[in-house]
Amino acid sequence: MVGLRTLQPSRRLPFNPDAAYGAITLMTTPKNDKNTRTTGRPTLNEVARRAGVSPITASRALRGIPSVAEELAQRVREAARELGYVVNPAARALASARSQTVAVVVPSLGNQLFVETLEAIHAVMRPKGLEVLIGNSHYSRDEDEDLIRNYLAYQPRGLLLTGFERTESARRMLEASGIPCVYMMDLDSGAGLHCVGFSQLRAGAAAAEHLIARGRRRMAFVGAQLDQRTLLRGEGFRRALQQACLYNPAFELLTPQPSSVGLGGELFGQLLAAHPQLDGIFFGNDDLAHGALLEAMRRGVRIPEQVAVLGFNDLPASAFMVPRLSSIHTPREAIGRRAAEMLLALMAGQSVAEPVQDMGFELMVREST
Amino acid sequence: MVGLRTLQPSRRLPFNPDAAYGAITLMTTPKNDKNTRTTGRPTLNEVARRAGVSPITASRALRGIPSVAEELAQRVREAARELGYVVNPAARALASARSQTVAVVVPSLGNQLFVETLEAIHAVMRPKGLEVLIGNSHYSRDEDEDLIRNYLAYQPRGLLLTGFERTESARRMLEASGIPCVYMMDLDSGAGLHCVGFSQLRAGAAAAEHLIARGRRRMAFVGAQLDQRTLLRGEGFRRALQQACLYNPAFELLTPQPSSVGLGGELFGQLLAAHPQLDGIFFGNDDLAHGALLEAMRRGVRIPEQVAVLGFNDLPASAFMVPRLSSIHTPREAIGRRAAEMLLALMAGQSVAEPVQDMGFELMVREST
DNA sequence: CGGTGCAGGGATAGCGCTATCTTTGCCGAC
DNA sequence: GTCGGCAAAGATAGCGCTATCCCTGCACCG
Repeated sequence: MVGLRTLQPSRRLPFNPDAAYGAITLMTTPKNDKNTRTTGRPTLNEVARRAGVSPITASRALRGIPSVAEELAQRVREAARELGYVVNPAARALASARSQTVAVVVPSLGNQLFVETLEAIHAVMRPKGLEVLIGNSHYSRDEDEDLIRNYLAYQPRGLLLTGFERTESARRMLEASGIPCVYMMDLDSGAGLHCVGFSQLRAGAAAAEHLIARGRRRMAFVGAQLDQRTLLRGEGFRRALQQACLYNPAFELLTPQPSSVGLGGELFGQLLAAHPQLDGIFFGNDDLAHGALLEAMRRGVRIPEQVAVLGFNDLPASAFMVPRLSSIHTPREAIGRRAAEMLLALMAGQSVAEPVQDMGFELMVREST
Repeated sequence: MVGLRTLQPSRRLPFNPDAAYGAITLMTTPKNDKNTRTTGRPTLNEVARRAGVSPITASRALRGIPSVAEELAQRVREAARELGYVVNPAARALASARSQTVAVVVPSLGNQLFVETLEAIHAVMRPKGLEVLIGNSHYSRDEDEDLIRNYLAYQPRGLLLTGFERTESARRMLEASGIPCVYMMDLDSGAGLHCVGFSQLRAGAAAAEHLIARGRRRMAFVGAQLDQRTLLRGEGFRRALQQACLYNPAFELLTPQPSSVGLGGELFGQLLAAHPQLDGIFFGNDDLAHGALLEAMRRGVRIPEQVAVLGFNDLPASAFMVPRLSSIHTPREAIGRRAAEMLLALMAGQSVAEPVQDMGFELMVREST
C-alpha cells in the first residue's frame, strides 16, 4: 500500500515495493510466521519496503552514501523514523566485518585522571557515531591482556591503550590484528608506536628541580601502585637528585598498594618517623599528597615550612587543599582528545605525521611548596 | 587430514570432515579466494573441520551444551585452542538474537560512588562470561535516553540503570524491548520495578535526626547537581526538620552545578556569610563536605563546635579529613552486587521473590558532628 | 547515430554463527 | 521381533545487514 511513487517521475520501470519485497518474500518463506527468532524490531527490509526502495538502497541512504539521490534518501530516512528503525549492530558488523566501535583500556576508574581522559575520548568519538567500549585493567597485565583479547573479538575499528606495560602475548595479538592502536599517557618507551602523552621521566625530574629551587635538600619520593608510569616519575626524580648530588636512596618509599588518601597519610607518617630531617616530598599521585597534607595538619607538621609537599596530576581537589597543593598538572583531556583524533586518522587509513605527540605537563606552584 | 576418528569406536557412518566441510565447500564456492571480506581469524567451521565434527557440534561443544559427548567436546576445545579460535560475537548475536552483554548506565564516573558500583557489577558479571557496557549519562535525561536507545540496539541480555529519572520515551523503549532491567540506588518511586538501593528519603531524614540529636537547631541542606536522589535526600531532611519544628526554608542552598570539592567550599562560604547563626550543615554529597571542611579550616571556622558538618556517601577520603567527616555510608558495592545478581535471575527467566531490595545505609559518626 | 561513460539504482551472495528440524542407531518393552 | 523413545549427532535455513557485481537509461562524443 505504501510507496506508490507519485513524487518522482521515474525514468525507469517503476519499482513495485510490495511485489518485490512484500508479497513475494512472504510467499517464498512460508515458515515466516512460526519463526520466532526475530527480535520484533523493524528491519532494514521493512524500512526499504515502506520507502519503496530496495534494501541496499535503504542501507546506503541511512549510511549517508552519496550515490543515492537526495529525494530517495529523504524518503528512506523518513520511513526509518516512522518505524523507529535502529540498525542492528551485530548484523552490520557481521556483514561488513567491522564494527562501529572503539575500545579503550585504562588501568583504573578510581583515579579521576582516567575518567577525564575517557570523557575527552568520548567527546571526540561520539559525534562520529563510534561506540566507546571501556575496559578497566586494574593495573593488571593479565587483565589488560584479557580485555584486549576480548575486545579484538569485537573487531573494533581502533584501540586506545594506556601505557606500554603489556604482556608479550597481548603485544602479539595487537600486532596480528592489524587494528590501529594509539597509546596514551607515556612516551618514554613508545618507539615506533603511535602515542600521545608526556615524558613521565621528565615530569619526575621537573618535580625534583622545583623542590631544589625551593631550597630543599633532603627530598623523598613516595609512590604507590608501582605501575610503570609511577616508576618512571620516580626514576626521573631520582636522576635529577643524583645530578644535584642530593640523592639518598633511603628517602624513597614505594608500595604496590593502590594509591589513596588514607594510604598517603599513612606513608607520610612512616616517612617522617623514619626520617625527621626530610624537607621535601614528591608524591607520585595527588591523592597520596592529599592524605599527607591532612595527616600533617593532624600532627601539627607545618607545610611547607618544615616539609614541602608536591603532588602529581593536579586533581581537581588539589587547589582547595590546606595548604593548597602544588602539583604537576597533566593534560589528560588534551591527551584523550588528541589520542582519539590520532586514532581517527589511523582508522581512516591516513598516516600520521607526528606519531609521537608530547603534550607536556605544567608545574602548578601553590602553597604546599 | 585431521580427525580420523580412531579414538572413538563409532556406532555410525564415519563422518568425513574433509569431504564434508573441506573440499566440497571450497568447490561450491569458487569465489572464495577473491573474497577478502573475511577477517582472517579462524572460524567455527575451521575448528569443526580440525576436530572432525560438524560445525553445529563444534558450536555446541564450545558453548558447553551437554548433548555433546565429552570426548568430542574435548577434541573440539582442543582444536579451538590450537587455532586460537575466539567466537565472533557479532555472528553469535545475529544468529541467536541475543548478545552476551549487559549494559549499565550511571550518571557520572567522576563520583567514586558509581565507580565502586560498577566494580561490583563487573565482579558478578565477568565470571558469567557477560560483557558489561558502561554508559555515562552525565546526569542528563537526554543522554540517558540516547544511551538506552543505543544499548537496546545491541540486544543486551539485561540492563542496569541508575534511579528512575528518565524520559517518557526511554521508559517506553525499555518496556517495549522486554529486556530485563534492574534499577539501582533508589527505592522511593520504584513501585512495580525491580530495584536495589535504599530510601534516599529516609537517609535524608536520618541526617536531620543525627544533627538534632547532636543538639543542633539551625540546620541547612546543601545540594548540588540536583538529580532526583539529591533532591529526595533534601526532602527527607526537610520533612524531619519540619516534624521537629526546626525547618527554615532560608537554610537551603541548591545549585545545579556538578558537585565538587571546590564548589563545596564556595557554597559553605556563601551559606555562612548569609546565615552566620547556622550550627549544622548536611551536604548532599561528600565532596561538597570535603570542600566545606577545607574552607572552614582556611577561615578558622571551628568544626564541629561552631558548625557541625555531615556528608553523604562516605567516600573513601572522608575518614581522613580534618576533622574526620561524619557521613552517611551508602552500600554501593552491595547494591551493585545485588542488582547484578537480581538481573542474572531475571535474565534466567526466574521470578524474583523480593523485587525491591532495601540495602539500607549507615550513619558514620566521626569528628565533624 | 552507434559507442561509451557514468550515475543511480538493484540482484545476488554471503558474513559466522545458532535454532530447529531430521536422522541415525540403540535400548528396552510389549 | 517390532516399535516407541531417547540420545547424539548432522542438515538446513536463516539472523539482518552490506560488499560486490550488474543493469539500465541518459548524456555526451566524434
